[in-house]
Amino acid sequence: MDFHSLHVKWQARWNEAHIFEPHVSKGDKFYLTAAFPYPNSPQHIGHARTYTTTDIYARYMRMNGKNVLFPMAFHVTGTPILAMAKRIQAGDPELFGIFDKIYGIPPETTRTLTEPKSLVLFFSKEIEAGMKEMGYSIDWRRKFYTFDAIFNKFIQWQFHKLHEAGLIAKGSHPVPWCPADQQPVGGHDTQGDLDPQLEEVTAVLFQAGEGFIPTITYRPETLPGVTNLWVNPNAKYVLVQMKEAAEEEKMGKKEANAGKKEKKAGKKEAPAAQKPKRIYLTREAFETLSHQFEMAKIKDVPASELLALRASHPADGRAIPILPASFVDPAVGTGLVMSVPAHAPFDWLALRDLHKLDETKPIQVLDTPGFGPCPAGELCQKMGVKNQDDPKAQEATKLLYKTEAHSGRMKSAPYAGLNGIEAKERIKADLVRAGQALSVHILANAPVHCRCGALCVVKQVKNQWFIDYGNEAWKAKTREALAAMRIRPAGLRQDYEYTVGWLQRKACTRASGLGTQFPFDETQMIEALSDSTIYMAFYTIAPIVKKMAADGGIEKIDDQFFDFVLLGKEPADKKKKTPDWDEARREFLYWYPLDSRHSAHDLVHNHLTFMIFIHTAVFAQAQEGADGKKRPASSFWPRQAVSNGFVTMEGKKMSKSMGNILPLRKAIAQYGTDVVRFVVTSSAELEADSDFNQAAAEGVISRLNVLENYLKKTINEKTKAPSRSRISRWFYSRFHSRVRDARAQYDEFQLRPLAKALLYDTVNDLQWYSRRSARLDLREFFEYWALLANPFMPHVAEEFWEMLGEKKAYAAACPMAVSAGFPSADTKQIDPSLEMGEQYLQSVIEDVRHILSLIKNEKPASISLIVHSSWKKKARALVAAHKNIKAVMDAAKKDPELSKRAQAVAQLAGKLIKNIGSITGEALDAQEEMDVLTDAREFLSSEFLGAKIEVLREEDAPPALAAKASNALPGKPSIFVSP
RNA sequence: GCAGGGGUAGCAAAGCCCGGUCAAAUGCGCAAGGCUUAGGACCUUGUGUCUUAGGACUUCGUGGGUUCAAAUCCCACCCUCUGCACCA
Repeated sequence: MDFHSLHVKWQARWNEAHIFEPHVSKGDKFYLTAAFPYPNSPQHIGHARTYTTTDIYARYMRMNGKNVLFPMAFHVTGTPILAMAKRIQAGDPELFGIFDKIYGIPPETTRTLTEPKSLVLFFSKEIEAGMKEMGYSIDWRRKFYTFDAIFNKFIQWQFHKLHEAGLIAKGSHPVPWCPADQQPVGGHDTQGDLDPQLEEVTAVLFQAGEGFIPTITYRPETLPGVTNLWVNPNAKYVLVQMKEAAEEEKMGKKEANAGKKEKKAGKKEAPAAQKPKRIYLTREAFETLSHQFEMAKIKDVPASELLALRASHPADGRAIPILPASFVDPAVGTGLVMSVPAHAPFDWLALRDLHKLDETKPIQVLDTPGFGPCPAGELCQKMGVKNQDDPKAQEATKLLYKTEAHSGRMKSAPYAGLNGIEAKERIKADLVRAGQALSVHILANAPVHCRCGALCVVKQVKNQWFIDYGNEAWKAKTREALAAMRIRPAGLRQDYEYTVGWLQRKACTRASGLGTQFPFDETQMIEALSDSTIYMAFYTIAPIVKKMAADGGIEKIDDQFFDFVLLGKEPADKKKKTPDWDEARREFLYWYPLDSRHSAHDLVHNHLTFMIFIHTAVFAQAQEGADGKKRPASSFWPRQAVSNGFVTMEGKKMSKSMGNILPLRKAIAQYGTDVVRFVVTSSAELEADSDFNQAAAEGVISRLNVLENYLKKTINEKTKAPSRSRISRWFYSRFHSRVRDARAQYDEFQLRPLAKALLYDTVNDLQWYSRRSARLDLREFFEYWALLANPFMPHVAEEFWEMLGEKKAYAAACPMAVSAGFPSADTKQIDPSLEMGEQYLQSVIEDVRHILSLIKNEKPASISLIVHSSWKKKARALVAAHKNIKAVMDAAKKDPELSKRAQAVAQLAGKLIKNIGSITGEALDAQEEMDVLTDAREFLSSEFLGAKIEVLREEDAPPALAAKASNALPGKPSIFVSP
């Protein structure tokens, strides 16, 4: 079978039959979507996992008789595509290299993609072609791009709804920022694709000279222990005037939260006590922080001038000296540092280096078991840290911080008794409230450089718009929706719950990017995670809207249209309605709610949770509509969210820098569609990362070849299969258990165990079967198997299905597997005793082998297998029930057959009880064991190179073997080998 | 720091919820044999240690505990991965 061309043949037939283009009908619908792709590069096998998982589910549901809709579109919103186009325009050699080497896109083609639109078109075509080659059962009639004018209308409608609900807010917001490009930076904008990490820290204000000295610290709880401040004697300082922070603004008519407790967002707002101040900074810090605070330079201040000042402690006003220290980096924080020698190794070391430890006595703040009054000093001495430039100082700092955070106790009021972590939060809050500290944002992983080369800073963006996910009433609704949803993998539910609780305001606009203009501020674009929350609703009406726009112009599609179609609100002017409106409403009502939403698990914490949020908000306004039918808002909420892990390549994470990205279409060309589908989805549990490797792919191919060979033999068989042998019945018993389990496995996305059963275990069984029997009876197996594997490997399944010709064993004539029903197991064929018998036979073979290897005899003349006397099974049952020798003997007395050989029973029971763990299950009785062994005599003989096989009962054993025979146990015949 | 996941034989990975049938599925790798002109593919067997009769012993991150019995339950500790937002 040619795995490389199979998909062409079958995809043509499916398309001819329009199988994946469903229509509104009376039947049960099933509507599922997967997160649409972002076309800024071709897709690789990693992308294929989510889509294949979705497609398997779609095909499975189709086989269950559902009218299945699986649409697809392209997400082009945001800045990465712009950034990519810009890099191409600039001729970025790294990018050209990646496209050329990894994806095989020649530079002359790349060079043409300088326009965002042409870039989007190029890659979306590529991605669409890949999805088609993968055989995804997608209804392509519904395709759109998120920059399409009709989609923009839809998203603007969505924001009008959120606004009406009072869920849009405006304010200021810190973002990672490139001062050169004058725009926010994300991971795709930085050198080395470094994701800038925002972190909030506290800057404590010490009054000194003409203003305040702000010192940034991770440990505000050590404030009482401050003995001095540090200034870098070689840095250049300035005095600046800070201005009032801009006020926050709240949008919307309804205050869902009104009257309740104070806003959580409080930490972002400037506290009343924080009056405009003058502060000292290094020049570098002034430069950096001016993006975050409005301030103006008053004058330069030499370090020497600062060193001559004394500061006053914010808590008790005591005078604090200002000393020089080399470890203070002028570019980090404010360029000024507070010194807590008792708890900060750097501070203690710097004081020691200055020989000032005597006059500047460390002040203990936290009491920690194992440490005395000056933990930092004690630790430095213990670790032998030489001075403030010794790398070990960093190590000591980390260690001490960790220890004191948990087991340190604050010594003095009002924080006495708290540990480091608790005290830190309290003191920080108290200081900020009292205006004695500033809340400052820094980049935790600084330095981060923009692609343009500039050093990134934190900018406080004004006029930023938010979706207010912090709204408690909304959260409650969302929790309700979440509780009603099926979440797979189930363990992720608490992640969703955590996310719902943790989400606050989410910036929903940006100054640049593709997508939809923000309706309340034309200078802003809606960002990518905010325009992809409810688009599943748009798919249902996309073809109609497209047609309407083509016929009557885009203006016809307005808020009233969406209000009617999605919410059932009649327009004020009834004449506005056209038949298209009603058709759209019908489509929407038929397909919604969304039955299943699929993505990779990185979207759980944002997109998938947003989806639930926005659904509850927008459909809260759902109305009855003209037909008068009641439709509660909850009937539009999504029913299920499924997320899967990523794909690694040969055990390693795929990355551009490692060059180990396998483009999807290349993988298809190399291994064939169904092989890729299979490996990508089934080499790990849903929640884990799966691995794509050549060995696995080739393993799948070779097993498919094995199956195909058996299939060819099967269809060439002229004569009818005789009545089924024991081993045939064993094979079908095993197989039908697998068929029986398959349904639940598909339902639960247990694709790995399912795949293992379907291909690996089944092929192993097949091989055992063919070893045990010259004549195979496989027609029924293949008819089932083709349908069972159909969701996974639809092209191979079709090919097998076709090869089988007229179906006999299972299915009513169905021209293609794609529209066949999902098979049900013939449970009558499942017989545990057959499987036990075969297991018994296998263990006998194993034992004989073991013996032969021990006695170093490969070719014995004869092997006697002696089956236990039937009373032994009775005794075994008693042991299993009582697990105690005395109780067993008591029970044995009541049984005439056992009581007359009490001694033998006691001996046997003693033996069995030693291995009590191994006798919990059922066992074959003596006759069944005889049957199995007798049936397999010929087979056993051939396994042991022609040895004569003798099967006996214990009581029939000749005197010479009597001693040996008495060792026979249920499940374990006595074995005697004659050389 | 907060939240979540994980540590099982050479590697990957199941088992853990519901303790015994667990020296622990399965795949890869490795070794031997078969087939073959040869290689590949395929098939068989083996792959913790010891063992000339199917046995014994030691193993599932570390240390304790519960139990007749622990990879599985409880406690503590160590290590590790992921996410923490305006980024798709």
